[in-house]
Amino acid sequence: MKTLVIVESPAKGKKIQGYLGSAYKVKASFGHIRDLPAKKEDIPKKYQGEAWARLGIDVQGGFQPLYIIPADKKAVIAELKKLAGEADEVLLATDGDREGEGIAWHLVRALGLKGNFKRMVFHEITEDAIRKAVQNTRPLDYALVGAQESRRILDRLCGYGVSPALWQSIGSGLSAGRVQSAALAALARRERARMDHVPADYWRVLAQVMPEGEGAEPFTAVVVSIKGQGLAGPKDFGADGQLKSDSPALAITGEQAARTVAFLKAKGVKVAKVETSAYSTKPPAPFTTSTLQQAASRALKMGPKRTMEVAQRLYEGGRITYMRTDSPALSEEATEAARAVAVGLFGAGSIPAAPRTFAAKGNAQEAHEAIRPAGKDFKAPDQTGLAGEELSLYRLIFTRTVASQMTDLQGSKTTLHLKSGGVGLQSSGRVVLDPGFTRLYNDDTDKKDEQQLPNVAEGQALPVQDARAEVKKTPAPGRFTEASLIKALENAGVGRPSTYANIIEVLKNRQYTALVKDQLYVTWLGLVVAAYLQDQFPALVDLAFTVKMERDLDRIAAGELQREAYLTEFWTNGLAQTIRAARHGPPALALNKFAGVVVTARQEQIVMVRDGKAVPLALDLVPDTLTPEGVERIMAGETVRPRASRGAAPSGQSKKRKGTGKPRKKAS
DNA sequence: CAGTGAGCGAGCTTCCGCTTGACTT
Repeated sequence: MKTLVIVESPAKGKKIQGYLGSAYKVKASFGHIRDLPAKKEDIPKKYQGEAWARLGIDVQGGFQPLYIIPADKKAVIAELKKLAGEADEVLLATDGDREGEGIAWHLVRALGLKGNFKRMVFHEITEDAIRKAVQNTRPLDYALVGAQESRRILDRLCGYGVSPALWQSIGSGLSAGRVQSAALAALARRERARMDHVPADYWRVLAQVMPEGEGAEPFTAVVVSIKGQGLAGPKDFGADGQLKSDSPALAITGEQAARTVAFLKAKGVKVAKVETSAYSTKPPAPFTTSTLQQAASRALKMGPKRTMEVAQRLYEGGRITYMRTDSPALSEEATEAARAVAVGLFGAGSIPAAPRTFAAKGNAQEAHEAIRPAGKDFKAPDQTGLAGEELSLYRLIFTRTVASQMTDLQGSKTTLHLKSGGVGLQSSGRVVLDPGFTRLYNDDTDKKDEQQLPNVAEGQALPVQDARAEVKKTPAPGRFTEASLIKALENAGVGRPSTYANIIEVLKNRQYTALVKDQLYVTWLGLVVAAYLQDQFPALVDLAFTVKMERDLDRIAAGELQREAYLTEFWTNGLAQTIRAARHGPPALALNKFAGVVVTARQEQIVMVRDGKAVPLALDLVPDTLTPEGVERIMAGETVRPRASRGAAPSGQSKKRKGTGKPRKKAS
């Protein structure tokens, strides 16, 4: 009789089957196989009358969860059950993280396994790692399973607990949750800051300085101080457009700037000091899911959702390793393969003597290695036969992986300090001496400081060929792109590799956010929801909420904290009471730039209110583009939309929101 | 008297995380 090995992904199963041979049968669970009921129709008849049925958790009965097998998993379970019955032993080879342990336990229960099972764990899919894992099985870790269940229960209590407060206060079908609400709050804070931003004018004075010598080229220097006082730049102004009261900087007028220009042209400059220092840049680590999404967004203009679809195809085609991972670590065979490619392309000097190793961040679960070309010999991109987006993404992964094992970039950075009477100027430049890994991979979009500076001596006087003053406006805080939001969430430990792309889709489906070009803006609805949650559930929208949850779950996994005690503290003594005490009614969003104007919700619509008159607002009107004239037109009943609106922006409001956007199931 | 339509009321919505196809837009 055979040994049945159960993994999560069928592509992974196929590979492992090849390593283990015919004495083993490797099958996939396709992820989680049991879950709390999502909708009323999923609740078994015998529980439908229970008061806790909607939550799917019997809170009074010790937070007992009600698990069902979702319809699309019934066939999988039936097959696994049959195979398990024929096998002598079952190896639960789901991922080596908290969710994987949970899936393993659910498999034990759903398949009715009785003692003839063991847990098999590996962190890379190489023949060596798999053979060792089969030899070194362990029992199921029930404390870790308890941590996974606690995570699942907490998320259900947050989501299904708080969402109804939104239905009653703002509109039906709206949603809140530990992850999506933290993400929405981060977006909304930025949007509010942009709406409140008052730009300030500041002057910059630039000089074209001519060095001595034949064929010398002028270089640019910028005025940084006058009479020892630094000139004010964007950082010195507050959101109100005024110079910050504690700023020591000098904000010059246009007149002063013009005088400085004339002064520099007449007097020239003197070299006060030359500073030169060596610098080096290390290659970035191999890709994790989050960094892949960021790089694909920058380099290929590919959104996170698309990136994951293409990566999935590369993975299924055996081109790359698993694409949902939080670890940048390379296996030994991958490290060797990367170094071999670098040597083949650029010679033995292109790699450091010792291989580089990369460690994951503290909160990572490291069930997989980094995203890299598959196998122990990396195929060059043009040898793969791939085309289009698949080729582009593969090339990105290939070059990043190989570059991670190459030498540092070495360069020299020079800063010239110039003086002209009381006027201080600076010019800086960088020179690359050895490009190192950047010969293969370069994602440094920072192009400033790249001018090459001439050799000048301290004390030398140089003529100013030309000088000019320019007035600039302090920029509003930048919006998030999809990739930068994911980066921010990952840094805060919110969300997982399998959900990053999905978080944004949820916020879009709820019409909380939408794209303008490649930037996420928050709709009026999103702002009202965020304001309500901030008022009534500040703990939920705090980015630190998940950090604390993770700490508590770790204690549960370590056996230091009991699941029921934790959930009682969190829910019974905490969130459940907050929900009961929450105000039911929408918040009134005051617009700082428009006195007397308030945005709020009435009868399932977002409205603008002034002097008691309420007018519906179009959701594709980008909040920070609102002008005083726009307010007048809206109040007069005109539909105000951005002129160039097209594509992804949600159009207007519909009284019935479509929920997830999926068609409702027809009654059979 | 049968068919239509306005108006009303009841019931439902919702989470996060792990996986792929099978479905429409």
